[in-house]
Amino acid sequence: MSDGPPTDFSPEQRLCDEEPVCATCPTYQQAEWQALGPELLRKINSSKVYMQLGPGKAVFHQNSPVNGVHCVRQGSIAMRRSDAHGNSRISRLIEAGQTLGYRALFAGTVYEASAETLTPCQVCFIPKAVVSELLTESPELSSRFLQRMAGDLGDAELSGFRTTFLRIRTRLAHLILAMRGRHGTVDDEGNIIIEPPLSRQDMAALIGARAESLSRAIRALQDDGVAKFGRRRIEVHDLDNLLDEIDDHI
Amino acid sequence: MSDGPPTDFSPEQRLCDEEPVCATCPTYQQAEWQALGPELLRKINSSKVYMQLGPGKAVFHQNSPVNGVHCVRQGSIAMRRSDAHGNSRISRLIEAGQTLGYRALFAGTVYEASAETLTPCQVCFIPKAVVSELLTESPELSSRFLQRMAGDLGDAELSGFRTTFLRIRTRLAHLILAMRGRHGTVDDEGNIIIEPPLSRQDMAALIGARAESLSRAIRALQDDGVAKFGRRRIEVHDLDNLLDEIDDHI
DNA sequence: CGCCAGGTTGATTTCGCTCAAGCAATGTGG
DNA sequence: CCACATTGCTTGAGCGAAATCAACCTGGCG
Repeated sequence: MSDGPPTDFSPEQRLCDEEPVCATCPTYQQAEWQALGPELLRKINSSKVYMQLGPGKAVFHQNSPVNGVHCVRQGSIAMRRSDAHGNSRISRLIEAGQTLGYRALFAGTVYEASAETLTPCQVCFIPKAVVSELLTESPELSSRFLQRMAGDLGDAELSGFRTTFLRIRTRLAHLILAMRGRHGTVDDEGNIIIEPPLSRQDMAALIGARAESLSRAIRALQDDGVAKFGRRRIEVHDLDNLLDEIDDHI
Repeated sequence: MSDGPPTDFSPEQRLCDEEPVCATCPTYQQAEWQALGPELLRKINSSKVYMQLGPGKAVFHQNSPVNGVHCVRQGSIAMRRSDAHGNSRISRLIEAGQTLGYRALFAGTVYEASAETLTPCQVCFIPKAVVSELLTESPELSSRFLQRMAGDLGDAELSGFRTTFLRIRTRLAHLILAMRGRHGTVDDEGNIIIEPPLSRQDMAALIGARAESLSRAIRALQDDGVAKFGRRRIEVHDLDNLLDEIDDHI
């Protein structure tokens, strides 16, 4: 599962070489697990397995059995579903503070997608038995996961709707807007700067398009002055132009 | 919400003119609610609102606020998401024994899709407050809903994957196979007979296609001897032919 | 330096949408 | 019971968006 020791961490990311403690996790505020009081949190803390992964590594593989969930302390992760023909689609991005793998755990199936790190990541594994135990002991935790999955389900259905009715150019505009939240900043001149953790290939897989088609959509948006695209950088000078792309397209 | 008194029930469907009792509900075995013991079930029973709806009626509307969930005692229901351009997509079918509306309830949003009856339906409404109360009292019920939503989320993502990579003809083959479960029988000669509760329009909306495109796909399958299509009837003589359509297309 | 993966661009084809017409089934009022 | 409207389904012609196939860049990296 972990493909050897992690190698490519920058100095600042190397801060946490030792086993971290859940209670001091920088993402504790956002995670589902904040529902737990200090004593239940200690159960996680003592049973978790901490790992650091370089970019492009698998956290788990599609079709393999589920032994627990993973909690992201740092980095970005993509959930990718593939078929026998080499088609692959990224169903969602997972960011620091989020938990992954719970869908398969709750459904009692194998993983239906693989999770792969896009950036260097710090991840904790929490064994299935501990999760089950905590769920029975804390109705609040169940409630959080119900809420979380309800959100995911909404996202998934919305995404399906969009791939059916919107063209690639518009879906790309939606993606840029969505990435603004986690990966966007504003520079001195008021431009929106987004630094996606994704390659072109992966961006394409995320909106359900071929890389060539995405390339053309990017060019089209650029020619129309909606955004400027660098290797892993998107600049939006006027948000209104981007919103016009989306128009009334939900 | 309920558009007047129900009118078009056949004699057998009319069996339950009076308020039914949860404990004797024919679908009690399948529902999430079977997690509840008799005493908690009584809470639902005393607070529920029973309704009969003719076909084509709305159980709830997209964008309207959520006051509880609905439990289907009889009939088939479609969850439809629409946008301002008149595009609409059916995200899933709900059958007797299933609960609907919980996604919006758990997410704390308005309904993101409307629910409309495809056949005459018997539905019970369960108020939000009762659901919340039961969830905190019964970890088992939470667990069932976690399981249920995990399944739905898997379905939604699979469906998204298929609309991206499979052509309409193949998606239709998948739909036929899926409808076999609830709506299929086998006749004396061993043919599979499926009686979908859907119009052509709705079948199209379910696989994410225009009615015209579906019509052509149907003709293609028929010309190739995969299935015979009547108004609301599908005959499959040799299941292998249908499976060949799907081939290794997940 | 040459190699290689990732990205772009161009030419072509395919699939499904749009628009428009025709047709079949059902319902309605005279 | 029939003329007629209505609605849903099918078919055809044309078009547009995106996939496919192929060539060519580009930037790291050994």
